[in-house]
Amino acid sequence: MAQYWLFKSEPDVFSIHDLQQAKGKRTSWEGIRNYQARNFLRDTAQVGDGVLFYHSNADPLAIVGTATIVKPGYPDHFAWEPDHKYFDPASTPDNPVWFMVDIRLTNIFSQPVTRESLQSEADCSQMLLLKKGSRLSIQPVTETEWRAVHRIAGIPPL
DNA sequence: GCCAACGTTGGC
DNA sequence: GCCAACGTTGGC
Repeated sequence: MAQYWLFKSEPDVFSIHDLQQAKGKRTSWEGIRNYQARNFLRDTAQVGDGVLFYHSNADPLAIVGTATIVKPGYPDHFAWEPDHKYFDPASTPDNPVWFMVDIRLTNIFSQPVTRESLQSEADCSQMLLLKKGSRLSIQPVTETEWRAVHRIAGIPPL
């Protein structure tokens, strides 16, 4: 059964428009350096899972579209490159610490689903995203929340 | 730019 | 194994 996720990204670093312009509208999701998020990517995320693409540290703060997981968890090889910003000497090819997935753009919402609109949506009241101090950049989302976001966006859920 | 909430680090 | 110090995230 498909699961649903929310991925945070700072649009100044990588926006949904960057994803749209990427080859095959597809990208690897490297640089996750939090163990809880790592575990989701390594152990739980499956090909075909839905991803809500959220712009953090942005104006507006919003879910701006959706993507699909097209490659399940595999070692984040950027951690092995000494000159890379995601280098981590604790991770080696023999014993990788960090993992990533690949995603492909599904669609860009014509109307972004703002954080403000999520805050006034009863079905989204439990979203981790809306909890104060929540910094987890890979979050599980319930089917109810997935549907509610699509309802606000005015498009049918996949 | 501020700062609360976290996660990590490292001395003990 | 505790916990203070520190660095980061990210909304406001």
